Amino acid sequence: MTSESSKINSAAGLLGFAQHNHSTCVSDGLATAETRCAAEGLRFTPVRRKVLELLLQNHRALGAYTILDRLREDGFGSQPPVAYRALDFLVANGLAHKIERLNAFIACVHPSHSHTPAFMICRLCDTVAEAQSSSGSWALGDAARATGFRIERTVVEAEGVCHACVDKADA
Amino acid sequence: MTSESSKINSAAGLLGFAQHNHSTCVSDGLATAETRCAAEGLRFTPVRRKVLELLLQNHRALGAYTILDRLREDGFGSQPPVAYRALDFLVANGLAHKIERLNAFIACVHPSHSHTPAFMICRLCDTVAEAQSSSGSWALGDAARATGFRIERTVVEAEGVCHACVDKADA
DNA sequence: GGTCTCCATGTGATTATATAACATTACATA
DNA sequence: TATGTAATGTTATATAATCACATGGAGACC
Repeated sequence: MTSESSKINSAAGLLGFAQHNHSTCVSDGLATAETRCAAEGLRFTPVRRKVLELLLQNHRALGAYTILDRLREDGFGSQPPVAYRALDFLVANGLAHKIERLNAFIACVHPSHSHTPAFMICRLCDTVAEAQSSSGSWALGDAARATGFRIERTVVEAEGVCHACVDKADA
Repeated sequence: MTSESSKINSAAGLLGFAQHNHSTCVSDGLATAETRCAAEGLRFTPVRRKVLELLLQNHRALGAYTILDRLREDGFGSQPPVAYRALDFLVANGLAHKIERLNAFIACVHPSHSHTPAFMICRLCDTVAEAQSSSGSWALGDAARATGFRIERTVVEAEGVCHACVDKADA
């Protein structure tokens, strides 16, 4: 599946749904993470690196237990906390995001700057694309201001059908 | 806990975080649902009614197993599918919403018209307030348009601290 | 009224997701 | 090298959700 999905991605040239050359996504992502962690005194350990690598390999969300299976194959610990702790680290430091709708995880596509992420999830090909979402721009910002609610974190996820799958959807 | 939380709500007079008289929330909600179901030929059965009643009793999200416990006490079936089927019905027909961040459910506060819901979740008092969110108004709408993504459903949830809990948060 | 069909409910078993608790190891540094 | 702290490993368990199949009940139709 890994080789198949990377083939799809490199053939289609999509970052999420946007055109891009996927061949450097993994190496670039790992390099950026390495730099960030070094700069901030975070320990980018082998498990954490491996998990981020798995997430970067395709623009889909992976469940914790899928990740755990891959870790086991690579000789890491095989119990749930191994995967969850690495994922917690990546999410806490903005290197990955949790897709609440799917109870699954995805690598962040621009981990360099802090941001309020938003996602589009294609229910047919399972691709997840990350978009920038200026928090406060949408209706919830108004409601929050009106009621004095202090927003600390937002979950913005759209589920639907991506451009490439529209034909399938209507067939 | 039911009596305690309803006390809190009626004392504070908050709909979610907005001022309101909570005393009629349950009866009004049930009446509206009854009308809607009759009009659309849906069967508003005892289990479904009971689950909606439980959700209406406070402006918090309830987990499926919490609901299941209450159903058991009331002599309904006590296996997970009993709760999940009723919840599926309510969600499918716009009478309740799932809060993805919490894996929990809440009654819809304006089930009469179709809408794109958005929520504010207070991490201290667990109150969940529903706001209207004009879909397409925020950044994701632009990104979707730009990439040809067809949005079918959205998840918009903000987590933070409500006005009433700000003092606690900073203490 | 009979009976057929569809939908809803009940139940047991299983799968999927996530965390608690505690022992052990690796790392930094005093 | 001693010591504190963070990371990892492992067992067990909690929480969330679904599958599969049997039973029951309301309406449609004759």
